[in-house]
Amino acid sequence: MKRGYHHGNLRQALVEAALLLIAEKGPTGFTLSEAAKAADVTPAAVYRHFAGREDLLAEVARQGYDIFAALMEFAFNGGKPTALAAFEATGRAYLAFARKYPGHYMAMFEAGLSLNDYPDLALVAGKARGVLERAAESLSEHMPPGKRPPATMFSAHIWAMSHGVVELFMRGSANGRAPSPFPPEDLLETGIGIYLRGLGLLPPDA
Amino acid sequence: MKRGYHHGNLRQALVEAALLLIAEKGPTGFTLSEAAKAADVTPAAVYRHFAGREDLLAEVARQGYDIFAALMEFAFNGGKPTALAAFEATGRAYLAFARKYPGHYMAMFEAGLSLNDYPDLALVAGKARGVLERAAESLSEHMPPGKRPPATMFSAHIWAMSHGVVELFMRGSANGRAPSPFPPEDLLETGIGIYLRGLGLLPPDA
DNA sequence: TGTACATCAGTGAACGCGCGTTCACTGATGTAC
DNA sequence: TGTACATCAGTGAACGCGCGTTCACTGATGTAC
Repeated sequence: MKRGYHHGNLRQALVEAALLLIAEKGPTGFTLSEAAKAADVTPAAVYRHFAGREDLLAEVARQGYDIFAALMEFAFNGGKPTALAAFEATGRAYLAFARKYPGHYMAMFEAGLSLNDYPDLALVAGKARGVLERAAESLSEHMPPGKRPPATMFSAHIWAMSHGVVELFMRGSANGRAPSPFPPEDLLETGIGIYLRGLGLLPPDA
Repeated sequence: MKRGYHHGNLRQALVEAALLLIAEKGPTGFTLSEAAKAADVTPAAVYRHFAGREDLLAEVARQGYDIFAALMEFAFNGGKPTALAAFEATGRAYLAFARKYPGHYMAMFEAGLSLNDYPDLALVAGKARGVLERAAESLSEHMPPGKRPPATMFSAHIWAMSHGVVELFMRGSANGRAPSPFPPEDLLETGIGIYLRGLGLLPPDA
């Protein structure tokens, strides 16, 4: 692959190089210099496009939240065909995202980026969270009004379980960890199923 | 604090220095040199007690698993007074451990240590997991035998949710993240409650 | 179409830094007699 | 109790390395006339 003095689209090339590196060694293992080398460019060239190492990392996370929000939105599909089916599809999409976009996922949730320092990141992260909460909200309308938990709590539970499954049972087997006794996808599906039954959204013994 | 040429208990002093550093900057931010300095000792001195940086990190994790297993065991209390109460106490103990021993927790679950490289670590990690599974097992005996999920799956669900709550909602507010809308302790308690209701272990509308 | 010039993306060398690790050493401690 | 000696925990200097970042520069591109 030949290129002249000018790269053409260095900015995005750097983001993609960073993605591979992050997926491979985690967000803290990723270095600006390696990303530059992977994009076939001097480390100094990076500074034409980003304020520095962390700023590049933040851009990766930002793009991740965009994809994430779009994917969740698509999976939820406005609550069709049923609120329940849509909700379960959203859960599956969460895991699919973590599996398919590990670099993005790690930059988003494991890099420890301060949302205060990156307002646009905070914005798009909030948007992604909003998608999850709207899905929870729409499902919670099917519960008896008296005893439904707040939708934000509901969605926090599901999010926590999803994230836990990713970190402990999906990421785990990739490293030298003990492999999960169950496929992460099954684990999350059954877990969400039991949880929804606890909310009266599924028949007690289906 | 005065000391002579010999430290006395450098090994454990290094572990404790590492704990503070890990809690502060995460497992990857921790450096052998800083730990040595915090213990008031030359970096080279560390090599009298550990094979290197990662070996020190592994010892931190090892001690963490010991404390963790003991704490869980204590909280479960052999399933007294009831299997249910004991199980819920175990859940609370999980979060209490993460809060009280953040350095240990991070070394155990966020350092990405390969269990293949540290057999004794794998051993004690397995022991800790065993405690969780026994707690799940004993509670699952109260379910109708036909439709109870395997105890390992059951415990994986609870573990995932607990870990997710720690990572997303406890750790989060410490950093520049959006603070949790609910206290992590409440979040986990309600989450586990709903889950257990889904298993028929709690009355449908209590 | 051709030329002068502005723009700006990338270069390459240099910086200071802290890292993990090694090595020959030295000083304190403990044991043998 | 006193002395010679072995043990070994910690020192201090040195290493090579890769990091993020800066700076004056240069070469390619695009625009004005």
